[in-house]
This record gives sequence, structure tokens and C-alpha cells, in this order.
Amino acid sequence: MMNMGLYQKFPAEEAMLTDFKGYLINTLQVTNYQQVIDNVSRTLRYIQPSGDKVTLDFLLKSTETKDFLTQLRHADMGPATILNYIKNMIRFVQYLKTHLNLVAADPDFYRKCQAYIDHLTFLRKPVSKSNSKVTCKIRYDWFIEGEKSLRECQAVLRKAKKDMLSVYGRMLEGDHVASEEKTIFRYYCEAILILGHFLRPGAVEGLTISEWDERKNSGGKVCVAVSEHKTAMLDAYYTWIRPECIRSGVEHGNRLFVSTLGTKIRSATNDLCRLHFHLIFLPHCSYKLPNIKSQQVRRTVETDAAANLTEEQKASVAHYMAHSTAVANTTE
DNA sequence: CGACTTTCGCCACTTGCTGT
DNA sequence: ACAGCAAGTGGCGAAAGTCG
Repeated sequence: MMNMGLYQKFPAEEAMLTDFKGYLINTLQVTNYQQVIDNVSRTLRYIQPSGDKVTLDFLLKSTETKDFLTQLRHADMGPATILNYIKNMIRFVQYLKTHLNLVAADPDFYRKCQAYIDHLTFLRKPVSKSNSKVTCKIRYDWFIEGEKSLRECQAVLRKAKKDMLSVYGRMLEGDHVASEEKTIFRYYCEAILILGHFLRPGAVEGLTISEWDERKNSGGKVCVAVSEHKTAMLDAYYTWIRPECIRSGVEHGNRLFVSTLGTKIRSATNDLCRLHFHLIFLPHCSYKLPNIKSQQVRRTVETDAAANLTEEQKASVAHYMAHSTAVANTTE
């Protein structure tokens, strides 16, 4: 499935694509430009299978363009993904239109670009339709199978609590704590923020020590289901575990969560997953809990809030959740 | 008809999975 | 562990309904 010739790309240093990249970065300030470039590069590569340079012939190859999108569908890609490819191509051609020297070389250039964009827009319509259907079905399925309750989502926190308190106690007493236990403890702290505070993984990864201090002292208390002892757990991590992970010469960007190698953590999602997995090995918990993703808790909280809270409380939750994402957007 | 509300379509960005 | 990719999320403006 992987190799239907859909993953070939132009060399990274290809001139036109490099220009486009610069435009995305400098003019449009697009942060995730790499995926845009990759998508465009693959599309063009399919249309023009040979040569190291992109030629403008693709503007006239509407059939090949359509074929490529059909191939993507045959490779079982979702409409959302195909939509992204189309969008990225439109942006690329829109950018080409601004190149005055290309217009000079071909007086018909502008019209060709526009025709190509129109064609893409036309091809996009049915894809967009089926994307709506997919979204609709997903929502419907959630509705049918029912949301997991907040309690179910947070089960992993309760299951691990006893062991984590034991680690906590030993750290408090200055007893020995194995490094593996410390890592699990870090996972647990991340889980508190994701499942208890409803932070996004990106927000957890980006959280800095100064942000943590602020949050601890002012905000944070607004929300349901976060008890004092959990704040204490995070403080314990901050006080006894984090300092041991800091290495001189290794950049940690003042992040609250630091891996054992001293770098900032890369994937809070992954850490949460490992915490779920780890519970298999706890003596009093021999079965595996379903792995709850951050998106699921956030969904649950939002539906719970919609159903059970007063307007004022809803506003408070909405504000809190918004803040949870804000952290992700303002860091890095 | 215009004001007002709801739904749709798209975009920017994020999350999460997978193969190496 | 990480790069590379697919797909989900939330917000926002445009389009489509709906009512006086």
C-alpha cells in the first residue's frame, strides 16, 4: 500500500520549492511549512515523474492531477488528508502567480494558474462533501457508543495513586527511589495535567517552570476534579526529581518536564500511553486500562459541562480550556 | 425584504501512529 | 527515539435558512 509511487519527492533543494518555502516562512509566517512543502512536492512528483527541476507543465495537466487525487483515495487516505493536499497545491499555484518573471516569460501564465486553481477547487468539492460525511459519522458514533465518563477517563490516576503516594512518601523521607520509579512519577504528573487539568499534550510539553509557578498560585483552582494532593505531587516532582535530570550543557528551555537525559520532553501523549501500559506491572492491577487520549477527556469535559453546569460555570470551563491551549501556542 | 440565527467549508495548527 | 505522515480539532467567515 505504501508504495504506489505516491511518496516520491523532488530533491529538497529544488529551486521553486525552496522559494515557496521561503515565502511560507517569511511572508505568510506559516509555522508548519514542512508538511505543506512535502505535500506539494509529492503531488508535483506524481504529475512529473522525471527530472530534478519542477517545470510549469503541470499547470496544463489537469488529468494527471485528478489521477493523483484518485490514487490517494485508492491508498485509503481520508478525505481530510486529500483536502490538505488540494489546499497546499492551491497555495503553491497562488504563490506562483505572484512571480513577475514567469508572467514575463509567458503572457498566458496568469490565466493558466487561475484555470489550474479553478480546477483544483472543482475537484475539491466532492472531497469536501465526503469529509463532512466522515465527520458526521464520527460524531454519530460517539453519540451511539456514549461518552466515557470523566471518572472512567481518570481511572488511571486512581489506579496509580497508591504507588505514586508511596514514591512521594519515600522522597519526602529522603529514602531511595529507583530512577525508573521517578520516570513513572513524571508520567503520572503529566497525566494529572492532561486528565485532571485537561491540558493538551502540547501545552504540557511546553509548560515552563515560571508558568507552573503562576498557575499553581493563581489559576488552576477553577476547575473540577483537581485536588490539592495532586498539586503536591507536581511540586514533589519539581523539587526532588526535576533537578536530578538537569544536565549542564543540555538545553531544557526552562521546561517543567525534563526527560532523564536532561532535554525537554517530546511527547506527553506517549508518556501518558506509557503510564497506562505500566499499570500492567503493578501487583494489584493486573489488567490493562483502556488508553485514554487527551482528546477524549477534553471532549468528555466539554459535553459534561454543556449538560450539567450553569452558564457561569460553563464560561469558566471554556475559559479554562482555552487557557490550556494558549500555553501550547505561546511557547517555542 | 432585511435582521437574525444556524450550519457549512475551510484553514491553521495539533495530535497521534508507524516504520525504521 | 525519532522522523515522517495521516488525520483530528477549534475557530472563523461565508453561505444558507428562518422569522418578523
